[in-house]
Amino acid sequence: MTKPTIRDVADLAEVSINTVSRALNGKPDVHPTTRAAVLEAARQLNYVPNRLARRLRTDRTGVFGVIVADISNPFFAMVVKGMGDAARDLECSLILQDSGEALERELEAIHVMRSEHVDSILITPTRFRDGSVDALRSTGVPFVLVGRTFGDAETDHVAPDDEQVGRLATSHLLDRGHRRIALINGPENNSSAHGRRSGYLAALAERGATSSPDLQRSEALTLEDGRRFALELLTQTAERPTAVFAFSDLVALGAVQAIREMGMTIPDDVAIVGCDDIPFGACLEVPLTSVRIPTHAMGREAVAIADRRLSGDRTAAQVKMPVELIVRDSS
Amino acid sequence: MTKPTIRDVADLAEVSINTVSRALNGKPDVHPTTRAAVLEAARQLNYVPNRLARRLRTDRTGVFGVIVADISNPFFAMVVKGMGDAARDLECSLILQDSGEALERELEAIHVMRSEHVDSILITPTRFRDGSVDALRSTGVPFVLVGRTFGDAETDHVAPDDEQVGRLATSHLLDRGHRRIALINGPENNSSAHGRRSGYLAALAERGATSSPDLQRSEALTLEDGRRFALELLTQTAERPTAVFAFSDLVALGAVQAIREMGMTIPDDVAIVGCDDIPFGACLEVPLTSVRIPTHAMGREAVAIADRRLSGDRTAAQVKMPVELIVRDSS
DNA sequence: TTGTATGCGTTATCAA
DNA sequence: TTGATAACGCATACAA
Repeated sequence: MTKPTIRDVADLAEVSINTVSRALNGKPDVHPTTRAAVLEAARQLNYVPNRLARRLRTDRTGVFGVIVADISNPFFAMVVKGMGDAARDLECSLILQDSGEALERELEAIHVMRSEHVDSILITPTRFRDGSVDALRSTGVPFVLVGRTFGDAETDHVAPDDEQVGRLATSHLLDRGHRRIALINGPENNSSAHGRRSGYLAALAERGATSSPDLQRSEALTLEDGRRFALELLTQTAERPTAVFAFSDLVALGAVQAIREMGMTIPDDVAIVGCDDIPFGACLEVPLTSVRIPTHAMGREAVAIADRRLSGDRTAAQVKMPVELIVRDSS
Repeated sequence: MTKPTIRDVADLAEVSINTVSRALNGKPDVHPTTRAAVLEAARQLNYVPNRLARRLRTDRTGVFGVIVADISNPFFAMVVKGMGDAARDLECSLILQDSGEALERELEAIHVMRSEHVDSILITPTRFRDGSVDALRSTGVPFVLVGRTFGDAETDHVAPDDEQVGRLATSHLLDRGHRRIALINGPENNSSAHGRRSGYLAALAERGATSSPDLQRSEALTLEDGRRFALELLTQTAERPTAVFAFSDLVALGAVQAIREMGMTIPDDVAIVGCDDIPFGACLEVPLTSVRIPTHAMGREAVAIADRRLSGDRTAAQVKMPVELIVRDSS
């Protein structure tokens, strides 16, 4: 019971394989009667075209290579979900690789994608600079950065409007009367961290407020990082911050733990704003104010950019996804 | 600057393509000198073998087709992460499809996997019975159920020890002195829900306690479901439950919200035990007691089962993953 | 409108 | 130990 090929269909329909191919792919110049006969034969045999063979012949493989920093992070998982939905609309497949935020694995993954002859690579690069740029370029495969950028004007990317993320969170805290607003930021080697700090500083400056190194931390990624930095910030002998803007909701959750451990209350003693708006943030005893990023739409957009590029569009696509402040009780 | 093929390597090394293939694939009967020359030529050209072409020739494609109910659910995301890690060890790729818990999309995904000629399908089926069984069987592609089973003795699967999940949670609550223990269970058409109810009932029976329809709800999947059912259970005029065992931590979070809304405290008024042990459960104001399921290992095991089957093992593999009660403050 | 023949880049068979 | 050559299943240029 070996799988039927195009030849089996041709034999049954008593036409050539060429005709079968043309009929099944909806090409013109096929007599309606013939087409019907082919379709019927294909149905009878339960024929499913072999995508592998098709790929070897055509230039487009119909596969997007997705390299994600950590699929167990709900943020990236939702991005991948968006990609999957968009890919399905295009009748394309997704090959997934998880780099675990490790450059070495990211490079391996790029190598695999090249070997897979994917049409395009969609990647959340682990490094801002000195990372996988060269490796990506040298593959010759078009690629789209997702959620993160390289900070240049050439590379296709789709990312949150990170400057606006920083502005929204900071302005909101200023509106609430806070003046000493701490920033627990992400890694320096992360474009989102850059953008958000810019927005944070800009918002402060516009309102005549200031920051200082005492009020800033970076390299925070995990819940534990958030907890540790928050403890540092809140036990400072100098003027303590009255509000914290965290790089992600995960980091914010760590800060919440720290605040609780110190016996302080939210938002009265310390207000807090996170980022990403993960569903769990709303379940906290003090529901978390957060900046929502349209992750699913961002995934879709990444595929759309890749598809446009594959359709011959030569202009660089750099898309900023709009973000939205969701005010809850923590601020 | 077209991509170099095996022929380019052969030309440069001044050998035949056959020799290149044998040298690169580590086959025997290749002179060390020749092999070195081939390797050097491949390196110089930055040659990367075309997996598509290889697939057309060989019986194994080196691709696992993963069909997951919802990648944005951290539970499944971690399973996929485990699969990815195991696949990488085997130098295999993963094609990912998200069924969104919809049978129709699951069937489409199966069709695609067949067209992709994946070596094996790893699937978290949306239905226990009357689902995609027939479609899966008729593909002729070996498959492994992950996290869920069909309840038969033939189909390969790896799933949590759900009976034990129910037992652990329920025994623990009995130990804490509870007698009226409610169950907010998952969908009837879900094997985990079946197993967990069995364990729940068995544990109660062994200790001379009982349940009743008033104490049980099913079909809960989301946080909102958990909240709704918990409100129902806790506003019952008859004897109110003093403890709740929830199908997942997500459902448990909803129950926590409901309990809070009713002005009750955890665990004094109502104790609660969830399942899955998602990281966020530990961040709640009252950290959540939960039954931990080794999701990452389960993903790895799924790939291992598939790989064994592909290596010719003919015996059905039905693996129960061990589970573990993590006691925190909510019980 | 349809059929024949070629090639995509590999692996594998067989002969040298 | 190596080389020539035939598949794998499909799409397509070209011939009919």
